[in-house]
Amino acid sequence: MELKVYNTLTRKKERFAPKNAHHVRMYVCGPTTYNYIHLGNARALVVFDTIRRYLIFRGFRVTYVQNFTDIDDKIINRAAEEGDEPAALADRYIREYFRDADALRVLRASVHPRATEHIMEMQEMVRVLLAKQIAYVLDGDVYFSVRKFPGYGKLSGRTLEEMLSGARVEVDARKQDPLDFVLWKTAKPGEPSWDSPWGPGRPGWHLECSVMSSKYLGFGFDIHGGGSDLIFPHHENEIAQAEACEGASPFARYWLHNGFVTVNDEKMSKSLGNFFIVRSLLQEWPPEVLRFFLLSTHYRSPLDYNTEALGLARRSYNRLRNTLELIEEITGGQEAVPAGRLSKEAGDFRHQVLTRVAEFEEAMDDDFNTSLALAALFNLGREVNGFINREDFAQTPAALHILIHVRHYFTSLLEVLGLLPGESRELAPEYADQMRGVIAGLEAGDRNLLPDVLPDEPCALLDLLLQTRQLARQQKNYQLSDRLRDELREIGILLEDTSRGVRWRLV
RNA sequence: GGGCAAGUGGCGAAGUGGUUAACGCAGCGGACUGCAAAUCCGCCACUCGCCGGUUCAACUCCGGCCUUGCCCUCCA
Repeated sequence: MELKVYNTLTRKKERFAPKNAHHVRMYVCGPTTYNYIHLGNARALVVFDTIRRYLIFRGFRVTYVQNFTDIDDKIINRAAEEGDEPAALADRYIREYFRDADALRVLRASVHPRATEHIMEMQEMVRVLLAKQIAYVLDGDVYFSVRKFPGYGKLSGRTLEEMLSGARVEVDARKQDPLDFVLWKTAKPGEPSWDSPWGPGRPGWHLECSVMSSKYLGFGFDIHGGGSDLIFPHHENEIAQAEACEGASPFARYWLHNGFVTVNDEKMSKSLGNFFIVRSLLQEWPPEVLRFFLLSTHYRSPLDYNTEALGLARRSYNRLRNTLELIEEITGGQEAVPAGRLSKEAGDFRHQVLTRVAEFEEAMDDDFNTSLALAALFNLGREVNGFINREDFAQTPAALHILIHVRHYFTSLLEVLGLLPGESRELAPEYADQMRGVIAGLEAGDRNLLPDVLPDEPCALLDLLLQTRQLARQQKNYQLSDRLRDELREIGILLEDTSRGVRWRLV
């Protein structure tokens, strides 16, 4: 089986072959740190994190670089508004970035380089481009001359003429060509600046990615990713600078771009003001649900955000989580159990599972088709549910042996998508108060079934309630048992009676 | 104006030149259950924006049209 990826550069799906057969080097454009990240930023993070996880799953070593743009106009402006130093503001939002990204189970990059830590290297690239006469100086600014780079437009698939005809930019008459872009920008009074041969200033906004990607991954690395709004001009300009400077091509071999999150079918963006901050979404939705939502559509397609869509994602994701909990309930923490003889059913089951695992890989191999991969997971889940819930299911060594293997498969595939639930079997202390409220509301006769002194610990309290309810059921006191179930449900604890006893989960 | 995508059941969303158009949610019927929940089984698009064309055969290829989104300016 071969992995295929859609390359923006060729506008085709191509067989993925990293330069080094076992080692993938990838770079993803990270955020400008002047604000909390929003769901659109999160999509790019989660998509490329998932791609990275899958590459690792497939046996590649992956070096993953993601930058922070920690100096730029927006940071300077925002800092001025808040009366803060630009560097301090950027630092703060980098810390906030990690809180959100960690919560979303986005693995930390191998390197998280910052623009301000690479000023020297950027100046060096400007020097080379000037020496090659591909760039020119204009009143302390340095511009890249797009006419001097023949490949300009190859990523966005447009010629210079096409770009000009639709230009909405007001033209700076001093530039040699309207599309020339800035490499080094003179500082205005009061702005942060670095000394340079062209006067105090700061780097142009495309330079950092050209420089830092090559520095950490080497020129000609494998994957460059980002949102599709970066194709032009950001990535186009990265290519122009890097390739003109190096005098070689390609700068990056595969260009991957994710589609947008829209709101009411309109792009979610900071400038439109219709964005949803990850920090607030996380207060309402578990991170797995947000990830499920982001991965339920192919990464290149648009994804429309609305509350119903997240509700759908939660209900869908719960199905996978239920299966995972079921299988963990049966296998406990047990590791390999001797096989024994396989029944026909067990053999068929194992075969089905392996088929579903193969389907998952096939889906991911086809340009990371996560929606198809999720379908494979749902089918795998159905096999598991069916096997365990068979009337004649018995926890024989053979069955356990298979289920332990299946647990391994199921969890590793969920892990590829970052969808393993966090350890949340802990009950927050608030639940204890709410349960006390439930107990206080009982009829006096029912209340007497419980001890006068109640435990403080929420889990112990819940156990007590479950025992009481079990007793009530044995005595066919369904009025009490149903009441307890309903009231626990009200406070967010869902009870399910199974043949193996009662099971609870948080909703 | 130029460039690029996309239009699939009540909703979300895959997919293919030719047997029954995945998967999930919702809904309906059945099994299980004291009742639920979870789970399982079954049903749920004669049809894939519209009109032409190519083909023995198109939802899938081509052309036109309509609609929507994105890029051409900072934005994941």
